[in-house]
Amino acid sequence: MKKGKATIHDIADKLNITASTVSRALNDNPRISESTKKQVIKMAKQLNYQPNHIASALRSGKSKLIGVVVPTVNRNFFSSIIRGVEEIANGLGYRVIISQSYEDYEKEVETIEALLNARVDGIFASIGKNTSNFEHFQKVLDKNIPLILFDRFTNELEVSQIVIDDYQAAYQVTKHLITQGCSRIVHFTSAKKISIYKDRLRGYEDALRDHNLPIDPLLIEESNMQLEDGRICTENLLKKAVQFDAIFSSSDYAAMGALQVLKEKGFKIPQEVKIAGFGNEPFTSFTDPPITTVDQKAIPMGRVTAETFFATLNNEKTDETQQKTVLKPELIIRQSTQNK
Amino acid sequence: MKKGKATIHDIADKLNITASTVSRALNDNPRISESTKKQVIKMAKQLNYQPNHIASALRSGKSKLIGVVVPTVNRNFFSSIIRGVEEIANGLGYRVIISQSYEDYEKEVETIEALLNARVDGIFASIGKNTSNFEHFQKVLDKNIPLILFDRFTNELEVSQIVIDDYQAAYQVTKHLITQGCSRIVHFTSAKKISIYKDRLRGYEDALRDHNLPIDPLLIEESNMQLEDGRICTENLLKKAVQFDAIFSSSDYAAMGALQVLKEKGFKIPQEVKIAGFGNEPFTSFTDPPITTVDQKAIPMGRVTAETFFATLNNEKTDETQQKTVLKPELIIRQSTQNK
DNA sequence: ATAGTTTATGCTATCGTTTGCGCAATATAT
DNA sequence: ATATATTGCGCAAACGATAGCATAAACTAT
Repeated sequence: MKKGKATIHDIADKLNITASTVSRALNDNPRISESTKKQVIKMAKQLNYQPNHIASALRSGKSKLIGVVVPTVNRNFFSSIIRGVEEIANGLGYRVIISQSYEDYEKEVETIEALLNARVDGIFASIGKNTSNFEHFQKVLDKNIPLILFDRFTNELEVSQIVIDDYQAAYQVTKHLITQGCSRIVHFTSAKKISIYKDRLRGYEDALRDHNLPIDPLLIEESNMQLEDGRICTENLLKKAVQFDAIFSSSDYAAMGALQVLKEKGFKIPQEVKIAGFGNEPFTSFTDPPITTVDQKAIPMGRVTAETFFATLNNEKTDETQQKTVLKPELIIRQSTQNK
Repeated sequence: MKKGKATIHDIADKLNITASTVSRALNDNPRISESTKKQVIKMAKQLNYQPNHIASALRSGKSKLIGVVVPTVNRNFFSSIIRGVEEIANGLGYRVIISQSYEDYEKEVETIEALLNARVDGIFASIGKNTSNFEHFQKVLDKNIPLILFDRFTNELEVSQIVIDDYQAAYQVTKHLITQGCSRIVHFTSAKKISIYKDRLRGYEDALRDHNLPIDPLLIEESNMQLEDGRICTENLLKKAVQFDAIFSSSDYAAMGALQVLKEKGFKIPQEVKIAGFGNEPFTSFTDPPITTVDQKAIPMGRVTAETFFATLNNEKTDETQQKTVLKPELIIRQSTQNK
């Protein structure tokens, strides 16, 4: 009758039972007989009943909503993480609310606030580059709602984290370059104190050390790691006539910038200079030559993040167990670093 | 006291007023005095009050949630649309729930159902490739919740649509190639009856016709338009010894496949064969040579979709006005089609 | 000064589910 | 046969916010 407005009460009335029974039947409560369940389900269909998650959420205190905070959704790494989260969450009846912080502290705070208002059951976040105050995240924890950090994290919060082994990945890339005969390896890093970049720098340095190669400050370039930054850094190196036979960039974009500049200047890649990036951005396989890089396992990272959440949901006891999951990144060797 | 559990009642009690007044004060209702509003706001802060959107949604019937359905979130075009939607929606206090259909009809149906359960105030969707039955979307309309289609649409539903002018874009690309001296232009299209591909094909054909060039069926290749398909189609052309001096692919990926094969076979691009794609995927600017393509205005498309939604929200009267917005795509000319 | 407005707030029902407690009826144990 | 469990369901109170209607006080108009 009334446009798709059937409630459990309507079902109850038709069947001469109460709403409680209908509710329990619909939730497959063992205290309801099979025959009643059958009838309820049948009548629900007949009346075109649509469960109201909002009402359910209010009463039960569980919204079945998960908030995911990323700097931006239109970057492959983050959208792939979201995909991973969705794969797990949707299967368990949870929906995902996306929020972008745009690397902006204010926005990040607002976004967390909005998610809290929406009464999400959990928040997964990757911290913005400019965030150094974590009160908004602490607030989430104070309200006892699970917070899980992925990729970009901080040790100032007692939460579970899902990251990849940046150190190991950088070590491997550097070692690979050394194996290919390089000894003057440039490293592009970020000025920020973000741990992922620090870890990669350490991996780079340790690999050099372990292979008895000097760590030359002249070979380490700091920037924002965008494509243009990669170009500028490379030009600087050339201008300063720094000798180098490889570039290991902590970002695929900066690696691309380097590749462009070097090709423009007539350098043969990989014969004269080898180039490796980080992130396995989709474009790296389409460049000429394709760029060696590190896959950050975005989809698995999203999956694991969600799985970690659901695991703690069940083990209510151990909700204090903050655990750190370190995923193994994958070195993807392409032509930009291979001797023919 | 009780962990972040303050409600408007708690605020009301402390101030010796009623919850209604608090609710109105918080919503800036003009019937509440400024002094009371001030007190309420102050007390809300003091008690660390957190609005409960769920309760509000139940009572008011407005969840302030928007459901966005895309085939997959980890493709630049779609994630950029989501970004555009978010930009507008968040500013107006709405949150966005993402759902992926994975180009799977069943998933698409499920996803719509879940969004309906979540009581979203509106649904924005791009139809899956394999969807030919639209009952699930019709159900949304029957429940009187606004549905807006973007990019991939159907005329079987009476809804507002946001698309780009695929015909015009294809016409321009083809004309550009002709201007560059090409006369044997290959077109890669999709076998599906999806309108965007049909429109692009029409644009291609009309441009040829308008320039007195023949439409040669041998030059039209149908496939799924992935990179591998582009490779195969190109190899087919070469195998069949079809003469051509340009390829206009309805997909950047297939264009990339063509570029790879042609380069491998020793063709000079753009001197011997010019290549143009469609979509402005990020990688197209990084290939060698960079590929001419069409920007589909993803972010604006997302913004307009959201704006269309909010516009109809306000003009309750005209909620029957289904409107079709056609965005103007942008031809991005790069080296792959330019004579030196 | 009396009636009519306006202003600021209170009362109370309601949105649709869930859930603890209670109770009858049937089943099981002694 | 009596006491105890178990099964199946109803009652009614939430969950937290909103909104229509009512009302008291203060103000304006005649």
